[in-house]
Formats: sequence, C-alpha cells, structure tokens
Amino acid sequence: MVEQSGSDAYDFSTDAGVPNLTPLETMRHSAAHVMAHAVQRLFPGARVTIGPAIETGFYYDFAVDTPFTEEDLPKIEAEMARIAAGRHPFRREEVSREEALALFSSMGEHYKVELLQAIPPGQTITLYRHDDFVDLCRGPHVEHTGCIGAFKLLSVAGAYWRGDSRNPMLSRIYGTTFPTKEELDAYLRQLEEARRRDHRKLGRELELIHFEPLAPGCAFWLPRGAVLWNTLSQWMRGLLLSHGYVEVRTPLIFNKRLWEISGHWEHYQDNMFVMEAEGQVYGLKPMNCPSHMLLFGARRRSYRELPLRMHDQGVLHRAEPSGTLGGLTRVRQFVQDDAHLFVTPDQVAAEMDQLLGLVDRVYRTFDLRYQVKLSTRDPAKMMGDPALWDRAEADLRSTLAARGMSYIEQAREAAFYGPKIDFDVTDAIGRKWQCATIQLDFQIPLRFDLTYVGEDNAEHRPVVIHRAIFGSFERFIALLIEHYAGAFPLWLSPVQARVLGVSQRHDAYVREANELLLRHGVRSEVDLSGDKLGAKIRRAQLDKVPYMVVIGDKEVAARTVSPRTRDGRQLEARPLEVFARELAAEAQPPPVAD
RNA sequence: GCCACUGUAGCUCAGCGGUAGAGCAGCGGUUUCGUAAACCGCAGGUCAUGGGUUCAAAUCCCGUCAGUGGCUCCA
Repeated sequence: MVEQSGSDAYDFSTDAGVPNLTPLETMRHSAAHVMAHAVQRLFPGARVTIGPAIETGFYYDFAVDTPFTEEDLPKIEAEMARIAAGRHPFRREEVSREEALALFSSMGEHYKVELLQAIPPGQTITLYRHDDFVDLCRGPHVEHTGCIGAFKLLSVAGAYWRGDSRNPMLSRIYGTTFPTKEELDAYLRQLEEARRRDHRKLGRELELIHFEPLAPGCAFWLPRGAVLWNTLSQWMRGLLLSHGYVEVRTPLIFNKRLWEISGHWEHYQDNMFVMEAEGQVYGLKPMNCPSHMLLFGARRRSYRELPLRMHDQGVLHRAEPSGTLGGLTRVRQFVQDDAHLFVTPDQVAAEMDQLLGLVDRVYRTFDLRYQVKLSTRDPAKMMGDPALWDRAEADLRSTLAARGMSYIEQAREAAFYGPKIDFDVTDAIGRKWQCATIQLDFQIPLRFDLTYVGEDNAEHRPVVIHRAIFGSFERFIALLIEHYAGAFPLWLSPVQARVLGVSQRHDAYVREANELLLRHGVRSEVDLSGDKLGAKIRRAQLDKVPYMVVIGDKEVAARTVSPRTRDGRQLEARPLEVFARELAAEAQPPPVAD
C-alpha cells in the first residue's frame, strides 16, 4: 500500500543537518509521534523504534511481544483522537548524549539507545516531548497535537529492524493524515478507485489471465490475454528488427555446469528450479544471458559484426519466495523482451543513446510515465577495471544529459559487474515497478572468455549490455491493464468490434458483417443472445469493446452498419465494406520507425 | 522466507456451533425488442485442504496449500 521514502527522519548516519520536511511531512511525522504515544498508553510493553513520514502518510515500527492486528487499529485511532484533543504542545529539547542515553536506558527503550549510539559525535541530539511522551527525534514538529489533521490508520505489517532480515521483526502500523477531512476522504476514495483498476481484478473480469493454485506465480493467458501478449510481442519484434537487432531462440534447460560458469550456481542456486535426469543436474534458466554468451562464443567473431544485438523472448523461471508473489507483477515464470548487445568500449555511448531513444519511444507509445534511476558503482563490491567503470559511468551520464532526461543517481546501487539505468513505472495503487533496464556488464564476457578479432588482428574483449524495454511481458501488461483501466487502444484491444443485432431477425446479416470484419483482419465477434439491444450494448461496454456495430432493419435494407464507440458516441451509418476498411486501417499498430 | 489478514456456487457476497443462501453469469422456455440490464423456470457447493474439539463444525482450535497488504529479496 505504501512505499518507503528515502527520507527517513531518523537516519542519523547519512544526514548531519536538520531534516527539511515539508509542512505535510511535518504533520505526518507528528502524527506518527501521537500514534506511538497512543500505542504506549494502550500497550505498555511496546518499545518504540522509528516512525517517519512517507509519500502516502506515515508509519511507526514497534517492538512488541504479540504483533498488532487490524482489530487493534480502531482502539489506537480513538486514543490518538484523545491525545489530539488535548492539544499538547510539541517541545524541542537539546540534550547531551549521556543524558539521552540515561533517559532511554531507564525507560527500557533499547532500540532508541541503539539509534543514539549510531549518531556521529558532535551532532546535536534533540528530544521532542508532548504531554508525557518523549522521543528521540530531529524534528521538526507541528505546534501541538491538535495539528495532526484528519488521520486514519490503514494497515499493520511486519518489518525487520533496520530493514535487515537477520534482525528481529517489528510490528509496523501504517497510517495517513491530511490537513482536512475532505482531503483524507478524497485520498481514501482514490485508493478505492485504484482497486477498481487493479490488473488482477480486470484480468479476471475481462478474461485476460487465469491463475491456479497448482502453478503459483505462473499465469495462464486466456484467449483475450494471449491476443494482448502476441500483439505486443510482434510489435516489439518489429521495433527491434528495424533497429538492427537479430532474434534468437534458446533452450530453457541447461546443465548445471553452465550455471557454474555464469556464477548463478554459486550465488543464486536457491532461486533456481533445479532438476535431475540420468544422473546429471540441470537448471531452468532464470535469465537468457548465459545462452547468448554461448552463442557469441560459438564461433570466431569479428569487429565487423559489432555491435551485435541479440534479442530473445525466451521463457524464464525464478523460484521467487512464496511471500513475494503477486498477480502479474511478481511471478515465477515470465518472458522478457530481452536482448544482449555485444559492443566495443567505443560503441557504448552510441548504443546507450539508441537505447534511451527506444525506451522513450516505447513508453510514449503507451503514454506511460517512468522514472529514471542511474545506479553507479559500489567501491566495496565492484569488479573489473576502474578505468572502464569511469568511462562507462561518464558515458551513461552524458547520454542521459544529452537527451535531456531527468534521473536520480543512486551511488553504490550498481551490480558488481557494471553500472545500470533502470526505468520505474507506478501501478494503480502507487507501487513502483522496475520495467525497462539497461545494464553494462564487464564481467560476463570474462567469465565466458568472449573475444572478437579487431582491426589490428588481435583478440579483444567485448562489453555486454543487458537490456529490456518492456521488462517482462507479464509486468508490463499488468501495468498497461491498470494504465488503460482495461480500455485498451484499438490496436491492442483483444476484441476490436462486436456486432449486435437489434433482434434475432437480423442474425444472418450480423454474422455476415462479422465475417467481413474478420476477413479484413479486424478482431470481431458477434452477440447472438436473445437480449434486447440495450443489454447487448451494456455487455459490450463492460467488456470495454472499442466498437459496437449495431444492425437493425435499416442497416439490413441498406447493407450498412451503425457503429457506436466505447465512449458512447454514435457514428453515422455507413456501408459495411467502408466500415471494415476504416476499422482495419485504424487498428494498425503504431509505427516502429520514423 | 518473515509478520498480519483472507479462502462459502464461474464472479460478487450473506450465513459465523444445530447441518448452505442471494444477485449476476450458465442452461431451458416465453418475448423480437434500436444504443448501459425483458420475464418465467432450472441447475449449480465433500463451505481451500488435512486433522482435532463437540451430541452436533462452513462456523471453534492446529497443520498444510493458495491469495492479499507489508518486510527481506528481485542476479
């Protein structure tokens, strides 16, 4: 439901200054204090830890013997309301480290003691008090507890202390607050609205996808979902082939020895599906790169072949932990619009530029907004030649800048094998999902001992770029379903037209019109139910069919059709042939090149 | 994997210790109807699953599976 923001008001280790909270964040953070106060009144054993404002509200993590349940929330809300009504002023207090340690030790707040010990020497330590509650906190806060706005507690969750799964699990309560009741209600309504366009709900209602408990994390694609998939898959092929890619198809199952070469066996065995046959151990591929490395290395390669752009829509499997699965956004079986580019170091910048253009073209085609993240080296775990890293990171920054793309840079977030650029898209309920990704890899060519023969007749090491634009078809389609709320643009619509007769007397011409549309390549179907036209229209609307083709006495007599659009417009009657040609033309996919 | 919650007909949900219900969808019939729901009838469920408590369990307890919201993870 909520995304942890980067601005943790208690993270003393990374920010020496006073946090610069917006008024809304200040109010939310103060609400977190009031919630902690309420919790400690109701649950005297609860120990406080941290409780920041986040993008959608606030949370507070508590150490308790028995975790909170949702039934506890109304009680806590009621107690918060009492504290708010008391209008207790927030009081800031600077104390010495010793005073603070003594205070929190005496209170048994050992998590606060641990936080205190992490504060760098010389930094001012502040307490914030209201009524009889005290918390270690940098502030700022609102004037008094009456100023925390219209609040609501939303959910409980487990969360590891300091975000580390080796640490104890704390009990987190999420809440939100807004300056006015109206804004809070608007937010809650917006959450409701978002649930209506959830791809899991629409995917079922529109008969796109299906799941079975016997195949957790693996989607069935129903006929209409399969149309979506195939349409996107073909369009992507066209786009990539027109940009100098070649397509390959590679095996799903490889001998364990391949995974030992690639390093997966050592690091990611637990996330792989492993099987055995005739005494040999095999693994289902979790990614395509090793197969592509084998293909590149299968014969001598010349510099004249580079850049070599190898596309593969192969099926991948990852044994994701059960607790992380969800709808189409996190699955165990998926397909990426994957490619590996084999390039010389000199070609990196130009390839990056082409890729950024491709990514932008694709996301503009679907009106999807994305956020760009550049991840640069972590000196502690980077491998390879630092000069190569220097140049690659500089290339990435300059190509991003040259295209005028705004991005956030995340230092130390790169993989050990090279820097990367990720593109995040937000789903209906505000969660961010990584879709497109561009990753430089200096290590894998080494592991597979890949070389090409240069102009100088000597062997050279290529650089590999892993890249996907949709990311996975599964996740991308989930986001498209939510983005369009199931009302796909014509070229993607699983059903583009449905032919509806006013009465069953018109059935013969209804069938004829449908067949003509099909022959023109339009994805058309008929509604031959005995229902009245109104009911057929209603059903087509709910199915989000772009064109309803109405046929009655007039149309039969004149050999015309009367189209109605999904957005309720009634178009003028026109000859059947004319409509079929118009629709076929309008249903063409967007161009893949200018 | 960890924390919390949920699992009743294809879908949405009611029932919450006395032995299963509605609407929609489906099927049959009547109606032949011009732009978001015609009418009548029928059928459909070992109440996720395995165990336990009880005279009696969909209802209470435990295990398992799956889903949902988070946390960790996402090469």
